Amino acid sequence: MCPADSPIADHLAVRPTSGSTTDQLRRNNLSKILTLIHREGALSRADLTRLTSLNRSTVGAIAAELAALGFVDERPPLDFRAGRPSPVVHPNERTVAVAVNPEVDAVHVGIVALGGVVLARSSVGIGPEASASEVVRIAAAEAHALLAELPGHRVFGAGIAVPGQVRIGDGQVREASHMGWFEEPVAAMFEAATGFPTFAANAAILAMRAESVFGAGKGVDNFVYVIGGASGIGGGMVSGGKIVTGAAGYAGEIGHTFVRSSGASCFCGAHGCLEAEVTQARLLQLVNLPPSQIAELGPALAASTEPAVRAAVAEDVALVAIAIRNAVNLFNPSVVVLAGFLAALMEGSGDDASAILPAEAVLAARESVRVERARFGADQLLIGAAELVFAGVLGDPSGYASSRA
Amino acid sequence: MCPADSPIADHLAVRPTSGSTTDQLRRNNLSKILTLIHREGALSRADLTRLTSLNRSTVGAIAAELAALGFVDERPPLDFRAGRPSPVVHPNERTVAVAVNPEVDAVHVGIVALGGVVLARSSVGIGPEASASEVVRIAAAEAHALLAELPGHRVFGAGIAVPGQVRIGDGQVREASHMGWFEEPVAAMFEAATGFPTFAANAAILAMRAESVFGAGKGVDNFVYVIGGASGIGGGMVSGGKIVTGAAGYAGEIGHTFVRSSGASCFCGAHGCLEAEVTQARLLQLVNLPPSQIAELGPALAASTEPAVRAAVAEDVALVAIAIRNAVNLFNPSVVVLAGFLAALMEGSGDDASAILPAEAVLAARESVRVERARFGADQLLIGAAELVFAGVLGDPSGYASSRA
DNA sequence: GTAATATGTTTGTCGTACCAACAAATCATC
DNA sequence: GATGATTTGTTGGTACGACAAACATATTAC
Repeated sequence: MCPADSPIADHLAVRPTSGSTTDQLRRNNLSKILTLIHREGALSRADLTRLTSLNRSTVGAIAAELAALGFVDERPPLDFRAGRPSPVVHPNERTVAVAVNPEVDAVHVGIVALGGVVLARSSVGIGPEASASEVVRIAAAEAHALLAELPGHRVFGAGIAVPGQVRIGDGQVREASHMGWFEEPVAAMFEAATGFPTFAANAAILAMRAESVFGAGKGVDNFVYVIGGASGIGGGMVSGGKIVTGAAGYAGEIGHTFVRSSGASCFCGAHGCLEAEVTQARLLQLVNLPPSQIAELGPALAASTEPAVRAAVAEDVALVAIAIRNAVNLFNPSVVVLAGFLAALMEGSGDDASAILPAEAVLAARESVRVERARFGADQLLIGAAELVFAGVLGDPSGYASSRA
Repeated sequence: MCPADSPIADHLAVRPTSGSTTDQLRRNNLSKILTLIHREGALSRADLTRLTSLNRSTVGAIAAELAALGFVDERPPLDFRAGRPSPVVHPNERTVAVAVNPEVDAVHVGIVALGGVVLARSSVGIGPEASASEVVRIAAAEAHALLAELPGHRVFGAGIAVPGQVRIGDGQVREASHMGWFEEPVAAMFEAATGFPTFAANAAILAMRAESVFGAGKGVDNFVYVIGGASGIGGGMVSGGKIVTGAAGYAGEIGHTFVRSSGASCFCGAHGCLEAEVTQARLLQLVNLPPSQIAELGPALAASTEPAVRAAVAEDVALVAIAIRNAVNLFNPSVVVLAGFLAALMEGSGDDASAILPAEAVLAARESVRVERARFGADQLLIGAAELVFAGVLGDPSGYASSRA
């Protein structure tokens, strides 16, 4: 019993995960069905009935409501079979989110529709020391330019993929050293510039998100993702079907896993971090490729027979294997996906890296894990950033306010 | 659209996390309220109304149903204040689970009531090479003996905390090297011996569970737990309020984190594992304590001024710090709890170990993490094991069949 | 004692999903 | 082409859960 006037601890309050009132029940079912459509693409009403095990009539009513809300379009089926044809429910392509991804040399902006389709994209080069407010201004202008080409599309918000640590909740960039940003309220700035509700998160986690919803991690409930880029190594995890964000959104820093005693000192202040030991720049240099030809890294490493290259690749693989071993021991994932230059490293290792990488994990966890390369290419960050926006829409379709482009 | 006859992938099927039908809605609310009572202890109906933000009448109806099902008892309040007195809803103490914890030298058995109260416990010594079936037989006999003293109690199942890797789902012990067990279907064996629905899990994860539900991790949504024992170092995590089990239940093996290049070789096959570098036996030896006096380890380490002891403690703390750094970087927890001999090590370190341990994590994750000692002592495993059973009861109170002791 | 307050209880209403019966649109067969 | 089988959308009725409002009740404060 708490005294009547004592504030009741927040953590005690039951989260509204599941509907308690009948009205939340409906919201839940709207959410379920729209989420299925978003992730799986077009599904017939009959499919939805099977997948949700809701009643035919309920699915019909919900599909009608979603169509009325403008989130889906019902169209006659293209392929027929026995029985009355079931209308196919398509994600509405005019339901869009703005996705922004600032990088060291350019800002990438995209318009992503429900279903994860990138409708438009563009990149604007920026100087090496561009301020956050400058980048926000450029991105906002670019977003408006792209949206001007897409009349009648409803923008539900914006998502920003930041190469650095971002506080969940308010989208404050705590630190993005490669951008030279510290404590920049980037989400709030973009929201002020555009009026779109804006969310921001770490780029690696968003890349993971794209891969988890639409790519190699689709349908995988326990999933570890590691991505290597010019600015270091990041990652993200899914546990029990839920994205691991951590208390404030900083989870997934697998690049700072300890992998070598008396290793190099890392800018984070520690020693022996994976990303201080294994870098994209060194691998590129090894095969004499400029940064722009990053796509060639995998084949080049694989093709090289120089002993120095082979030894360096083997050493890097061993270091990455330590980080993977730790992650597999800690998470027991069923799939580990490598992206970016780590995927290239995997390709460049002559041996079967997918077997080597988890080889030192404990037996039980290792025997059922699959190590794969990422399926997504360039659009992963835009799609992941848009997911930040769609998560809100999918979670409560009927209650979501919209702004029209 | 999937062809009508094609099997629809399991992972597509929407999980029944939230009620879709009105009847699941009621189950959800029953579950919510019973879970609150279980975790927080007795709460008045008025408190429940505030905590769940359900309607007064609804809470009354649900409390009445739970009372009718025998899961709670409503009693008049002991302390009064203005207004009509609100009945206090207590967890029913005759709703119990059997908890079993086999260790190298003894089997511990307990009877745990709803609310996490250990009503009875006992330990039976076993030989060094006791087989799984032998241990199960002893535990089953002991459970029946304990239950005979508790007439009228309803047993809802049994939970087994195994010092080793246990497959979630069927409770198969994959490997418990210190017990000498490999591929033993311990849960199934105990279920066959007693008739109680039986679940098994890794002991460290269950210790974490107890600490998470009732101890230092109560109400913490992002939580890392590390426990050191005679047989090594284990752990468990909570992410976003959910226990991290991994794909098959093997998550949490933080004892096999890489902490030293060219370190000792571990029985797991890898090198440089934390639990191969930092052991309870060595610390005990350092201060000349027999294993039985493990409770004295912390004070003894703290009291010792011998340089060798101080150096060894500092070295061990540094190694543990590496594992904690990795975990904090990966999870961004708000609390890290150390238990067992690691808590003693923390106590024995003269310096402020709670500051040293996460010191090398990345700034954003480190600044908001709290490192604490475990609050629970001996009963943690029994309580954690019982949680395996109560999880089912709490999840669906009305639908749960019971067997009477 | 009386008022104020907080909370349990009762009754009626509303919303949601289900079920069953019917209608519609296709395929398979002749 | 007609007919039957099959599958699925549609409609109307029902059940049930939660809510709101009015009322009842038990305490504190004065």
